[in-house]
Amino acid sequence: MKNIFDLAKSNPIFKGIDCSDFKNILDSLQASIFSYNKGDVIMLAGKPRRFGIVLSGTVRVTKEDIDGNLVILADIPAPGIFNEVCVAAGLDYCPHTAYALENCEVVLIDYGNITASHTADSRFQALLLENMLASVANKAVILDQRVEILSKHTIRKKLLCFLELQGRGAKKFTIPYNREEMARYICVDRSALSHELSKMRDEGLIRFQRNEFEIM
Amino acid sequence: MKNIFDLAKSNPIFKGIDCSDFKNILDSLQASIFSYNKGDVIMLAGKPRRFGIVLSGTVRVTKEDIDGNLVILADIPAPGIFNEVCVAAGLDYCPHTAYALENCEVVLIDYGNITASHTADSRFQALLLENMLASVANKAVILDQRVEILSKHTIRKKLLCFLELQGRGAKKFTIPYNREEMARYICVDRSALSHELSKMRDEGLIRFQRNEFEIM
DNA sequence: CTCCAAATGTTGTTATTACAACAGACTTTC
DNA sequence: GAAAGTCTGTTGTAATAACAACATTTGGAG
Repeated sequence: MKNIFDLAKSNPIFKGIDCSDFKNILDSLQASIFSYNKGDVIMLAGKPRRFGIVLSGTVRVTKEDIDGNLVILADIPAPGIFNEVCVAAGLDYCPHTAYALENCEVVLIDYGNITASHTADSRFQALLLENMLASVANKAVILDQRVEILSKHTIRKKLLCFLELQGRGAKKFTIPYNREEMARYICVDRSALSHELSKMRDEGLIRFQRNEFEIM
Repeated sequence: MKNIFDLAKSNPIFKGIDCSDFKNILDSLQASIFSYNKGDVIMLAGKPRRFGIVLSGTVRVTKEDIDGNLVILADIPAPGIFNEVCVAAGLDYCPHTAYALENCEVVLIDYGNITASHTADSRFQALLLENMLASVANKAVILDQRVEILSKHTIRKKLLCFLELQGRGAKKFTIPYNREEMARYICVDRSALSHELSKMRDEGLIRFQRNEFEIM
């Protein structure tokens, strides 16, 4: 088992921060490390105050959508962070719930403690904020790409857009989703997606075998 | 005509910063104020280095989508900022173009100059980062809401979700879009949207008159 | 190897949407 | 206040997707 410091060091939120400073930082942020068993609730819907840093295991974030369905928003394996968008946006209410998908260790940090008005150790304040900013900005970019996909009116156009983005310029690439997950990501019916993929193959637009795709 | 300092003060990126410090900050960030005439290009697609602060006028951000269509991403009137997501995410390439929709004054700041590794005046560094973080996080929240709308499979569900979010809990509210813009936002055909709205009214789900809506 | 379960592909039917074309209402301008 | 232009609503048709039900393939486990 790796120790806490090694686990934390690999987290993007601590990028650029020295291992030896880690303990000071946690102290100055009044942050503690929590252990959760599979299924334990880590955060409930409400006014967001803290964000979480996943040291080990996986955290699942869900929410109830407008129709009352429980939607899985994300699975955050270590090293990852969650709830940082909601606290940074200063939302009054965040409908998300986070719980341990498997046993995990998590650092919870009060956002107020890394904020400019906070007077504690400021040596790392800017660094932490910068890392958080990078993380949030990346999420915004991903969301923006998804909006671009979803804005297309046909499954074919959604697929072409999705595959372009997945391939990142390359003509051959492997995607990290099965058909079911892919369909949910681009918000279309799974069988309709399979059907469209087949048609596109027949028309010579793409080739594929399971998760390996090639754009012609 | 308001002076530059008043214009800047109202910008969310400078929230919490005193008027009297503004000049120091601009110096320390090596930032200058640029004036553009209507139609002038402010930023081209490429590796993003700088983000913009709109002091007066309006900046339009566009991009070419995957099919080659020119898409209007946003109109940013003063006091607003643009390109901050791309620089903060550290993208290698950003396909956005920004130009002056009307005559405008803009501060352009090199993101590297407010970054933790930058050694200049750090009194305001954390404050600027925090404000940027709030701005980017807000954009992420907006994008997330749009994904939720677009993930629905029928126009009716898209509309109900859109109206819920627009109303923010209130039963009666006014929306800032006409039908055309509304249709583009939720990515459906305008006439189909009008049609669906009428059906929903006939079924007693909603009432509306132009931009004033009421959820029953 | 055989059986099983999961993933993927196929087909047909029904529901929904895009698109086009037009009608009516509302605004603006002269 | 008439005319022009814009915005919104209506209708019909063709295209597309959802859904359901089933077939086939794949990858393991015994």
